Amino acid sequence: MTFDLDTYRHSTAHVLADAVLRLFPGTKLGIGPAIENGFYYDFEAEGRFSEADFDAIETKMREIIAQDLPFERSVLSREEALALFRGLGQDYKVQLIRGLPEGEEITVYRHGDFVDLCKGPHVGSTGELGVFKLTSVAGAYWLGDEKNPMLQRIYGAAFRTKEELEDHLRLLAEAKLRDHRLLGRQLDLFSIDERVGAGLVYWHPRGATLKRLIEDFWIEEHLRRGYELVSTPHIAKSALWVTSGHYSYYKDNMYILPVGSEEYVLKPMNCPLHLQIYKSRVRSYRELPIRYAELGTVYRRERSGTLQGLFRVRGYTCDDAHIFCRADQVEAEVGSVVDLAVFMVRELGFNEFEIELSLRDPDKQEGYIGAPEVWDESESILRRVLQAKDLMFKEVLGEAAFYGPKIDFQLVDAYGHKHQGTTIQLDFNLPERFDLSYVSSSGAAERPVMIHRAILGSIERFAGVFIERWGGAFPLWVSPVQVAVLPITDAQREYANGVYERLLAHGFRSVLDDRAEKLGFKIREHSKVPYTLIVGGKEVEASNVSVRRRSHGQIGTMTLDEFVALASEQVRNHEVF
RNA sequence: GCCGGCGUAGCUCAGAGGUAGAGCAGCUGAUUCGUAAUCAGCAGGUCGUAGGUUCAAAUCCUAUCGCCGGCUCCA
Repeated sequence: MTFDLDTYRHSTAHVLADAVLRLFPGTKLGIGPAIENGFYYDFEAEGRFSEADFDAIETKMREIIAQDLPFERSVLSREEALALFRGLGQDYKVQLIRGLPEGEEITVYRHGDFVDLCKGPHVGSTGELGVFKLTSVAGAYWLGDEKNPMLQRIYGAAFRTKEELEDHLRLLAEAKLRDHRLLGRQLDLFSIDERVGAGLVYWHPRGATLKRLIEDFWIEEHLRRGYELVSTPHIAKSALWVTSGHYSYYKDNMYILPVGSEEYVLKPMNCPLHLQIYKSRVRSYRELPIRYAELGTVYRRERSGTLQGLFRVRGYTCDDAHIFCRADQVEAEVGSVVDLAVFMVRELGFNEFEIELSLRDPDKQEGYIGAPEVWDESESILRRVLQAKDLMFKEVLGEAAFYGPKIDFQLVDAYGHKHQGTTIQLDFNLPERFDLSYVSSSGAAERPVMIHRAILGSIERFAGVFIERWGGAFPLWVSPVQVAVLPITDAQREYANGVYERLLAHGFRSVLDDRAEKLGFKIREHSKVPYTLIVGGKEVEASNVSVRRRSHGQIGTMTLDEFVALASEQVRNHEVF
């Protein structure tokens, strides 16, 4: 069925291209595929398209649809195809044809006067189309390469029915309300201010609490699984980065600090510093695996156009660990990292995530460090681990780092965009560069295997996805504010304050809202807080509290001790509601 | 970094050559209220920044910084 919908979307893209050509003759066509929720088409035109043109383009598209023009497929020889598109002045299509492998069948699809190089398939005729809406224009490099010219891409949404299209548009509008940038301000979690530096996050008390809670959970789980916490400086002399190799290929992204006649670097990653600890003395095979973990803050000078809320920043906390082990330990180590990742990510509310196994590009062996046999073995170890755990995963060729293959987990934000969380990378490069060794049972020096891994990726990025996942209504155990105490009138202030102080003493993150506002108003203001305890005359009289649970409303009155017992149990169990 | 759009009060936005406006938030006062918005008043802006055009610029031009959507890159 998705095949049909993709066909429908792709055909709509053809109609878009036709409409643009009719309105703006001389426009050159790039490519126009179906994508999730719709389609796009890339153009090179004299003028600039803007959303102001959408009305005219959509109207033209509807005309073409009303004409009910049949889609006709024909097979052309390479020469015929080249002649056809050269004649039409469609240079990009000519380029595409040249790039097609010899012997591949070349097909074009026509409807009316419009013709496009296309594998197809398409719907029968334009009359079958109609439920679509142009959504945005954006620049996009020809063939996705930034060395190529930038084309103008028009995006559209298309669905089988009007209702589905409207649902989609409504979902997008609702996603805006879950946007972590908006919630970050509304809930007073964090801020980013250009005046003190774009991409640098200021965590406000509640956001810092959220971050700390995630980090506490992280530390607890790591200690439980045999990791050791280390702590390393934020800066190190350039020499370290020359050794690691980052200085030559990553320099543009590093903050470099001249200090007197020397040069320091603000660390863009933690690995070389962890290596430094490993190298501080001779290591025995008996010590391995060594697992150094650190919530290390790193700084990277990201290109300006790439910054995005908490998702892409210039300073962030990497929930890093480096595992040094023997070759025969790799499989077990990777296995435990995957277990840890699955556990933590699920516990934090992500039951759905996509796993990618990134392998080398078999056609470009020379771009990679390490012997092909080692790569083969490593890639199959990673694959085996995922298979053994019955996890669904996708293999992507050419996505491996030059220094080793990796496993990545993708989390999804409010808009359906994917963000990398967990990454587990084998590294054949740094152990060589730093000449790492351990003494084997026979007394010989052996090279250890190094595994880089981050479970949440970056605490900042993860917090962003996390905020959107919960829409700001966090589970009790990670909620920056767990309980709000609301006296109904000033007469209950003292009692309410007592309740508040006892909650704090029990370790509950609480607030007391004793403003002279109406109860309904205060309830509304604390609507994202898991529990609100309401105290009026009746509660003071009975020495209890009226408990309101988020999204459940009033759940009854009870003594504070009973509430504390109830909520403590839920915190312990990481209960979600 | 590239393409397009946008920067006006803390926030959301109006104002489109003639000298700055609303709602919410804030502050003050009144209200003392029973489960998702009480009322009134006050205060708040070198219109992102720097140049330029003009008698006059938030408004036009240039540059720059930032934000938003994409592309590329990426934790």
